[in-house]
Amino acid sequence: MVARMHHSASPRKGRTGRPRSVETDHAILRATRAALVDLGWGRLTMSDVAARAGVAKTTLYRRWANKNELVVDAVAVLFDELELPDRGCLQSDIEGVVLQFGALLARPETKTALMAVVAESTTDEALRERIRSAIVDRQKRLVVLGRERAQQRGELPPDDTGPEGELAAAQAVGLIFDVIAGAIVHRTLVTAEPVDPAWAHQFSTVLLAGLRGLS
Amino acid sequence: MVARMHHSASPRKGRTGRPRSVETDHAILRATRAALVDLGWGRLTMSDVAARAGVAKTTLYRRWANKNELVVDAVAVLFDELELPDRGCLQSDIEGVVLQFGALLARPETKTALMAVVAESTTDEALRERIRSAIVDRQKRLVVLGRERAQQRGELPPDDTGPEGELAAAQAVGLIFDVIAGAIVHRTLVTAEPVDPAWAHQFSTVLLAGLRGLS
Amino acid sequence: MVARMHHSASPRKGRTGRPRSVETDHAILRATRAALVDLGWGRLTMSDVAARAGVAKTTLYRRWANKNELVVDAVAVLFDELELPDRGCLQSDIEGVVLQFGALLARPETKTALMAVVAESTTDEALRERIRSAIVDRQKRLVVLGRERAQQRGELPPDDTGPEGELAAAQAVGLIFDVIAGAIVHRTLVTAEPVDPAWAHQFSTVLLAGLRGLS
Amino acid sequence: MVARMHHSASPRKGRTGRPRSVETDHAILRATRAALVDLGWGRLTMSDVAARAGVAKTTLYRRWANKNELVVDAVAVLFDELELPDRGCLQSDIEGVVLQFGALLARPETKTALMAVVAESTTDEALRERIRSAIVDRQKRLVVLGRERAQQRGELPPDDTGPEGELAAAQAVGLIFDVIAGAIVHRTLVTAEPVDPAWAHQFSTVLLAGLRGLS
DNA sequence: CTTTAATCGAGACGGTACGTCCGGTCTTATG
DNA sequence: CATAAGACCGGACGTACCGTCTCGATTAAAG
Repeated sequence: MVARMHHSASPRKGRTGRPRSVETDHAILRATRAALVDLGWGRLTMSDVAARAGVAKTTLYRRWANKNELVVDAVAVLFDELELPDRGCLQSDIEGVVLQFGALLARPETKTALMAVVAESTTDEALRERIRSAIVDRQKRLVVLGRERAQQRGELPPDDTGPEGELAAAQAVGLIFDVIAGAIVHRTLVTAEPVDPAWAHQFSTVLLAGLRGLS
Repeated sequence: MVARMHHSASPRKGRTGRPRSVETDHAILRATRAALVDLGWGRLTMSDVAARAGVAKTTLYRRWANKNELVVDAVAVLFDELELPDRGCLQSDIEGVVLQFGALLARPETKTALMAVVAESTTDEALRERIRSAIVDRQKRLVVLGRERAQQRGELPPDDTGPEGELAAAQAVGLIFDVIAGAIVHRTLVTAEPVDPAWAHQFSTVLLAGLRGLS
Repeated sequence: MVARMHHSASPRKGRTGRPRSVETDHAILRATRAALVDLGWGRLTMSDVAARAGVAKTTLYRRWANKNELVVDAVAVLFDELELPDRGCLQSDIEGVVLQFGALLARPETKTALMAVVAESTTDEALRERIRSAIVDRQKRLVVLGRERAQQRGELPPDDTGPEGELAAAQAVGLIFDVIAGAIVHRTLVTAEPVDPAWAHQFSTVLLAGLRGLS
Repeated sequence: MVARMHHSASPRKGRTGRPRSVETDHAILRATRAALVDLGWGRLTMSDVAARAGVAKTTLYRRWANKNELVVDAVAVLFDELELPDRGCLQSDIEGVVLQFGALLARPETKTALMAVVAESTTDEALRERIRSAIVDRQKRLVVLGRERAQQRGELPPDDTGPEGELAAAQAVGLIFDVIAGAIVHRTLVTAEPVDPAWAHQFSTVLLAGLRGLS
């Protein structure tokens, strides 16, 4: 008899009892991000989040199974702000999104939380799945979109048609995403140096040359 | 009353009392890795490590300031196993080291620990420094070495001479390292798919094309 | 906005809206006793009682202010079963009622609940009053009745007439009640040995000798 | 693997590690009584006791399995203060000890706690045993002593010799203890009226007459 | 037959204590 | 001195229960 956890897509027709407050959800997520900024992942506590949100600890646990899942959701919405600017050419587009992503990772609430939940996810399959669906897969759209736009401009050759062409395209998207996201994360969190315009330019130059070499 | 912490290089002449057992160090680090394998970072406890090593908790804290630093050291030695094979051409060399790095990150003790300590390091300057010195900087040698070897073979142009040339070279090493390490980490931990020969080949193809585009 | 609480004797004319179900009251009290048997006072929960009674928690709290008051009422009705048998002589009458009382306190629902609510009553005046009116005072009738019957039989001297005589009689009733009820409760709950015929006989012998010494 | 709980009689020779502080034991028991006075059983919390004692909650749980056992021990020592005064005749002796017992039960720390733990003991065999050994059995000495003294004075007949005589004496002690303790507890906690000299006199008169009727 | 004002089941909610766990320090006795 | 053992403080964890609240759905009696 597993408790129903969070976010049933349907508006739960036929359900009885007092409905969950939707605003409470947002208040909790907001409070979580604020706590991340102030305290960082390591010192963030559920009690503190509850207090900031003006909510009982029970309410947190009724909606999220644990700290990790809460933090993933709290951070995930920030990633949805990313978008692919149309700056006229592929290199500029890449530089733009790299800078955005770098700026996002530089924010204390993402910096401290992202790697922590990824680390936990190595021993928690449910968490890994939540990260993938809430963050990773949602951002691959940027790569797909950039690729399409460049193909329309003629900067990249069109996809091969047919099933093996689609497979190759999907693999390419995965690889490129790993390279872009990985490099930015590594620079920000491990090397601990900023993703500034100069770096973004250098990186996108390398990447673009690499992409041309793919085909 | 600051405790003298760990690893004075000199055999500290003139000190009296019972000396620390060197074998104990290795036993603790071994126990730490074993605990990481069994429990993962999140569930690993100092008491458990102490018990596995047949040692008192006191002994741990006399040698490492806290859990994070212990784990960094326990994992760091694994990275020293990496080496750059000479397979005759740059692309093969890259593929070789990518596969090694991928295999290393696939091991449970690194997978679970690395991102965790990186996450902690965002709010712990001392820890960040220890990660850099114990892991990151030590592995940049691979990039430097591979670059030199490729230059000798004529696969890459020689560095510009003069101070601004050296600076550019250092920057390039940093960038390349972020790209390689970042991509592998991201594929392993976030995308959660294996770094196999096919991926290594595709990745090194892109990277090599990118490198040629750098100059 | 004080809620109207429970058991207005009058059928409250002039009120509209759906009336409370009377059967629900009994179902709840029955469920409470069942829960006491199964769980004991300490582990009994309001949710559990509600579930057993097939009723919402709200319904409980609409009728009783809190757990303590509910339990007092649930247990109180059991005490009304006590009666003074006419066995022909005072000593036999006492033995009879002692055995009845002993049997009642041996039942798990009273055993576990009675002392608990008494304990709570030390810091809850309303609860103490409810216990007194629902249980204690109602059972003093047994002492009064037995006394009268014995006086009619000539086993005890008649009360002194006049105000000071009545006072003395009331005091005597109080004392005797404390002795009887106290001894049985203590034997059952503290000494934890049964109130069997042998003990009842010995006790009533002592008590009767004591009573004769009173006058 | 049950943890060793509290008060091994032996001074535990051959044990290693930091020994438990004995003073801490007393500080905790003192704090518990203070909390009982201020808050009563129902509102007393382990955290509060720990804070009052200047001790971590862990330390409490290392020594007592739960709140109930702690409170029993905290209250038990108070009962050891009771003693049988030698006032020259049995009735006076009884009155003296009744008043003492009444005064003890009137204290907030005993009043609120005693019945609560007795109530819990109905569903907790270990607790019942602890109450018996820590409180009940220790106070039976008063009955035994008073009886002996009265026999020496010739106020009561000597015990029958022989095994059945001893059994009868033991039973009598049990009965008398139930009557005395029960009556005082009932008057104090249920009837909620004071055990004053007048009541003590009346009660002891009845009791004494009853005792004479026993033989 | 509608209106009205309550009751009812379900369950979310704020609050608070529970008993457990762990990090890191301190105190013993023994090398 | 180092060491093993384990007590200790502090504080977060996730659970449980109390008593309140908010829903939508009933249900009797009054109009």
